[in-house]
Amino acid sequence: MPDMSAQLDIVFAALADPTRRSILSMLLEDDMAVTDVAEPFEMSLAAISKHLTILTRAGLISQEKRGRVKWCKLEPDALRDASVWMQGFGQFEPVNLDAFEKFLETQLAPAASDSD
Amino acid sequence: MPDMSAQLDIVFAALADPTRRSILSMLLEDDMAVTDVAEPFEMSLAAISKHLTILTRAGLISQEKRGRVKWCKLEPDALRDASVWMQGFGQFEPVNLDAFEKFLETQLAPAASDSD
DNA sequence: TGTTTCGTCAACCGATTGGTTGAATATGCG
DNA sequence: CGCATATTCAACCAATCGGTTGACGAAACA
Repeated sequence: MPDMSAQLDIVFAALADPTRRSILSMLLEDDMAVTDVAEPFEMSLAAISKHLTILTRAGLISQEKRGRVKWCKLEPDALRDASVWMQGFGQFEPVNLDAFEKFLETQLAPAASDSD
Repeated sequence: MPDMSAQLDIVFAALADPTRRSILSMLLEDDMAVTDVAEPFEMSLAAISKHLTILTRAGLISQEKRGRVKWCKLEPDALRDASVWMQGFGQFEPVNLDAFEKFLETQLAPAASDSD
């Protein structure tokens, strides 16, 4: 996966819209046809279709056409990448400071045998 | 918090830009003045100032003015909220540390080649 | 004091976004 | 076949985005 940054652009931009996040939530429960995805929203089917295209390009969902119905399926892999990226910032700093303090303690402590 | 959705809008939109993510990476290491944040980028100080405003409104950083210098500090809490939201899609297991570590290696190791 | 440094503001620009509508393209059905 | 259903396409729109430049205020310093 060479250009992670461009992928993160697309994934985060896809997530930065409440309609699209709502669609992802719906797809958590089950795969859905485009028309059924659109049903709860007060906007045109074409608008939902565009949202689904954006989610697909982000890799967050996949779409498979069976007959005249296009089924939408959640694809959590892209989400995992972004989540991992965010965990880096969510945990790095506090963990780091904490670990650093402990490190200093163990370094300065007399006869500190390492445990884990 | 019922209007967490609006906050997620702002946080994800803030993250959906490589310049802003790069700024967050820089602030991982230490707090920085606005001018120093801007220095590696090939764009105007005003542009960076706007990016910092967006990051601040997202709660991802905070800014404190001391003298005529405005210091920028990473605030990982907002990121953690968004990360928690994403784990709501955790049909998959929560972010495993293997992936996290591997990510940090690939992301932070070649930081020296982060020329611009 | 006058000047330099730090950072924002205001106005502007082109590109993108999120939505609309109406027409078009498939596919399934009686 | 003819018609309804499912979905996208194309054109358009207002609003927002990411950037620029120049002017500006506030703090430090000679």
